[in-house]
Amino acid sequence: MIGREDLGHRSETVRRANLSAIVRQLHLNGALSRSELVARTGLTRSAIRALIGELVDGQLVTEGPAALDGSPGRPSSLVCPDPRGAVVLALEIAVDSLAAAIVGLGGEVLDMVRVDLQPGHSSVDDIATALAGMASTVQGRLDVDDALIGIGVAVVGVVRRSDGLVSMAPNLGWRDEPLGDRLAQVLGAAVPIAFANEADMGALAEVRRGGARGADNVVLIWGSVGVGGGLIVDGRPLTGVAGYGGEVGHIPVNPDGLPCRCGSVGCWETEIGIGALLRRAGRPPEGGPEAVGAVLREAESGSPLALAALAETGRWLGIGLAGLINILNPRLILLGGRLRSIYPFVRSSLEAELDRRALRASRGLVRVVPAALGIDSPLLGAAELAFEPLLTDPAAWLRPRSATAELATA
Amino acid sequence: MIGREDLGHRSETVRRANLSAIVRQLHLNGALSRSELVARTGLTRSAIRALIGELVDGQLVTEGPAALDGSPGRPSSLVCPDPRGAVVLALEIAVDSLAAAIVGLGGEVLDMVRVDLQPGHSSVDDIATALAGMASTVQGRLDVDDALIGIGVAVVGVVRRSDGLVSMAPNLGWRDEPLGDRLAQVLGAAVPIAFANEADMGALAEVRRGGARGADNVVLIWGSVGVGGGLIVDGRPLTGVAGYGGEVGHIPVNPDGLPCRCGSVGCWETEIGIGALLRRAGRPPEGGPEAVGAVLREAESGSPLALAALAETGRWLGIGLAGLINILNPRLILLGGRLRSIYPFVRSSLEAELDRRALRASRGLVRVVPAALGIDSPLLGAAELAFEPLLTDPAAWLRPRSATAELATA
DNA sequence: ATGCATTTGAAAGAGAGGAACACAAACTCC
DNA sequence: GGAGTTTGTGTTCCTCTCTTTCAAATGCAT
Repeated sequence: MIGREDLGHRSETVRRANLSAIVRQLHLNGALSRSELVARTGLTRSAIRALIGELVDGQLVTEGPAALDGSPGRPSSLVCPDPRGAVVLALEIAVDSLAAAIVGLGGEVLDMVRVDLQPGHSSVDDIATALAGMASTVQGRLDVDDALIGIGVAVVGVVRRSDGLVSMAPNLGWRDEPLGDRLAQVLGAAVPIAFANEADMGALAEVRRGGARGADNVVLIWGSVGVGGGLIVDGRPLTGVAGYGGEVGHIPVNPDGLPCRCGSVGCWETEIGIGALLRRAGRPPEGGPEAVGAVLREAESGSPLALAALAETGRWLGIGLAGLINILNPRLILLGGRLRSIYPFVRSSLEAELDRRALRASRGLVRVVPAALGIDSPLLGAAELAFEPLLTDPAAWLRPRSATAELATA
Repeated sequence: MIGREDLGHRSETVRRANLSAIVRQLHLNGALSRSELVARTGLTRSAIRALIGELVDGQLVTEGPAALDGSPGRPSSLVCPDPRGAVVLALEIAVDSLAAAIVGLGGEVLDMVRVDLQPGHSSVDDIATALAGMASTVQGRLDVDDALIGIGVAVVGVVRRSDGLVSMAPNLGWRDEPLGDRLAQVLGAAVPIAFANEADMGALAEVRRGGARGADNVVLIWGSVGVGGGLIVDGRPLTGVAGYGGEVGHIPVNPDGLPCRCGSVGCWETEIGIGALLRRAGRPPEGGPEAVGAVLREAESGSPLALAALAETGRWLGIGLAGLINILNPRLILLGGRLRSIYPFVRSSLEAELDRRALRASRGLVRVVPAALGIDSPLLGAAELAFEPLLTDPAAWLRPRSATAELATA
């Protein structure tokens, strides 16, 4: 608490911040001209020039010929993030699948595999081993090992960010499982591994590359069997003290409701999860995605039972969202995962409940929309998580292309 | 969204950041020795020396003789924030009172007045006029006008940060009232006026000067007639897009519950507000603080009805807090306002409900305690809010003490 | 082809903190 | 009470990084 050394700034802090701003802009927006970078950073051309030169030498960006856009004046040369200059390995443990991807700087997915996960509970060791196999598959196909700068893992469960301890993952049957340790063992990686919750990473992906680009206060509700949430507050993911934040599936909305897998009663998840929808539609709650698809088809063809079940789910969605709106005053609420597909059917009852329950002031500022990215968004978010240290301090990852640079500056 | 000019850093950014770090440390911790500042900032003695010199010349700090603490070595001279070097005017519109204070740099309350507000609804104009009168009273007693750097206003209602529009304040009977405009008119101030919700400011005060010092993730629940919340996320107040965030009094916890003043049904406030407690204790809900005191005395003397009413309130407190814990994964939850006094009586039922409903991982990291500061904490928070620009960029408020400084450096 | 707008490139200048030194002040030990 | 030790002060010089300035380059419009 006392005596932290991160307060003082010095000249190199400036350099680091400026490199960071440039790399971040390129990573998030793709190729930009030098003059565009000048405009966005407020730095002078000279400064940009020197910094770009350093990044080019460090193999993080490439500088191409000008993009002629028809405007007068000497064309400004185009600066591109180099997708192979720095890559991350993204892993995902979802409800019913595992995924691995190599993502390059700028966000390009260079390679990806996804395999189904058999329903039922798998051990941590099995899953770690499977992921390691998938990781070597994608890594082997690309030969980008020397550019690997980090690993990001999205987990469908309550996971500690510092070390990847999975406190609870009902879908996997895990409780206090040291996923982080196991994964570090089997991956044998020389780069840091970052862990986060699936919905948190979905939200990060939506903010960085999806439907919430540029929005600073965003809530993503990720619905599958369970319900997770990813919260973006003032542009940063809300993690809480240990990374357990955003577990909106377990806010109490119906104190006299049904028991939840978490041990509580009447959690939001028990009212808006897949199981609740199927139950209301007169089906066994264990039905899974196919059964949900069937309910949606019934609703399309006008089945009153299916429509009522969806409306009731929408109502409960609205009840919980009203609470989140009042707490967080967000600009945007995204419905992801399975909630994306039911959105058209729940929209009206959901909005009605918001009108009734959310404070007018906050209600008027928020929009509820389906998520823009698909099923891979947590994986993309995990990649973003792994990129974060590079974006914060690119200087640490500059790889000298040759000795000429040093000679020139000497 | 595009082309913001705040990304690039330059040498003056460094200076500003370092001045900011020093002033912030002094404001939050009180007097510190130079060597302590060196340790906390990581800057060199030379840099600290120059920066302190600038601050002394600018009349924000004073440098006093060393504090001899018995340690070996030459004693380091003591740097003190100058309470009259920069002051703010803090105003508060509470449920049943108005307050005004002059607070100096370092947090010293130089003067303060509080007057009762008659129950019932007052017009914005009346309240603005009353506040202006109180403001000139405290300002007149001190003669610190030239040191005034800002005004902070805490309002018991949903208020927009940008301009002080009060969207809703049931306690005052306000709806869409332009408090900001009125106050700016009657105060005729040449300094910026910042607005925020009462509970938000209570939380800020607790984090800066109260029981949550140094904690990064804090929830304050401020209970009176209504219930407000102040959320601190990663050390920063959660405001949301317009400052409406933190309205935890209106999260739906009992969808079939009682109608709330906000227009919804079953808000948390309807279960943990003063009214609910009195109702459960068999009294008229409008009783006010005196009636609550009576219930507490009954409980102390063992009245089963009073004890049951308090336990039930505690249960609902726990239900709502469980949701907040799962969403925010906080380190600390503070019960402020009237909730402070009932804490001993609700503690056990509250904790039991948390054990049952909060996710184990987050539950294990959080403590629920009564707030450390008393009724004035929103006022102190408003002062902190007004100080924020100074703490972020002290250079803009340096007032040259004399011409010697310029001559010396020329 | 000529003029204009805009960017590039390089050198000189300015702002800010770091490193190293001599000196000063207080504590501890004898 | 004096020497030695420890720690902090004030000063000078150095380094780093961005800005300023000016000439040259490039493409569009007329």
